[in-house]
Amino acid sequence: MSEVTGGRRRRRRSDAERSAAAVLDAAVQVLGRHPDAKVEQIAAAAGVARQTVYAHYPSRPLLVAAVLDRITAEAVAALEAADVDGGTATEALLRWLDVAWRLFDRYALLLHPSVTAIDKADSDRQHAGVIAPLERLIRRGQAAGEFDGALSPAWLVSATIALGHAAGGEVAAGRMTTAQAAEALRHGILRVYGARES
Amino acid sequence: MSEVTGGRRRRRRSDAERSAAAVLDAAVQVLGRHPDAKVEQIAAAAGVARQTVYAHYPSRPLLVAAVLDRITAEAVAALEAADVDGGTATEALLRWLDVAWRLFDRYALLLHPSVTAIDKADSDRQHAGVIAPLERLIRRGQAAGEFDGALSPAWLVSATIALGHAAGGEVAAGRMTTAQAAEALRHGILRVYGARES
DNA sequence: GTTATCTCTGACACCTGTGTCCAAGTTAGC
DNA sequence: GCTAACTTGGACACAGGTGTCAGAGATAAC
Repeated sequence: MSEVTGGRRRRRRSDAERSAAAVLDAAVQVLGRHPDAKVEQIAAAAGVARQTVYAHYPSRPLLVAAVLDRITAEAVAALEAADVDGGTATEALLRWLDVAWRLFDRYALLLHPSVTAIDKADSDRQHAGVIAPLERLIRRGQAAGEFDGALSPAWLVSATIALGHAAGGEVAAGRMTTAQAAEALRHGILRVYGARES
Repeated sequence: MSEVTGGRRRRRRSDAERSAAAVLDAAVQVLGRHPDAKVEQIAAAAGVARQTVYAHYPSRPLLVAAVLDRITAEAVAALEAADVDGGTATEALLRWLDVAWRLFDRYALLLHPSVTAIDKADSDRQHAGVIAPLERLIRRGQAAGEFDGALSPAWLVSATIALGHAAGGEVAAGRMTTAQAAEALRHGILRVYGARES
């Protein structure tokens, strides 16, 4: 967006830009936490009429795609900042967990079945940015003898996400505090990986 | 069902009985695997018109409740047969896993969010029959020093279900065979519990 | 201050799924 | 073979959500 105005005089007004941004921001928040939210609710959160949403995003699926784009970019940036490829694999794993925990907490959408495979391209991009670093990390740890090398990296990735899910569920259900859940998660994952207790 | 005909002559015809049973059987199968299945599909699976479903079950939620009743009863029976309270806690855990794995595989409905808390009573019954034995088992193993006593039983239950979910997902995604997944699941759970490798 | 752009209100068509009603046909029970 | 019970097809009302359209008013851009 914000193209170089190439055609004839098509004035893209500033309030249109703001509206579109407000809608996207609201959609990121609302859909992030409630993946099944209706267009109406997103519009309300954006302080805008429902039709205005459609003025900027042709359909709900396309809006979801835009949201996913945004979130994925944020996730990739956050994970890159965590320097997953530096230090001990175990330390890196704990950093990855810390970042990913926060991300999945904020954006339940990332794990939502309705989104897991909208589009092959989206799915791949998401995988490349979020999952691949973890898998790389796992292989590194296995090669270094830090993690059990007999376990398939793909399985460990799944197990990691599943345990994260469970930990999040405990918090949501009020059975654990965020801190307790995070600790239990770290602990459990290290064990599954066959890493020595830290 | 099959009451003693107490009132005046209200002939409950045998084909009505058969229809109701066919609907329930079909619903168990279809809803078990596809919790979001529509009434239309259930009727089709039962070889019956949609209206006939409503003739025996007033509404979809009530049908789901009946299905859940049936499934829960089956689950409880299967878990009782596994003798979770006998032998080593570790051995008993493996038996529980084996049975529960098959159950959750057949009846995805049991884990479906839309069903997790229809009714307090249903939820409690399900919990009492399926979850409680596992929690009892966990406490026993912790008391015996077989499992890590520092972990909260509720968390271990959640983690167990989550890993089971993940293992099922790997099978569904074609990344693992059922046997591989079951093995990985056993392995991972024992580690999370802090049990010695068997 | 003119003008094209944008937003809003309100209405509408459309779709899917649920649940109901009825009239006609079938079938079990006696 | 009568009769009440049951099933069925067709039609319908209803609810919730999506997407579209048109017109009236606001407002940014020039």
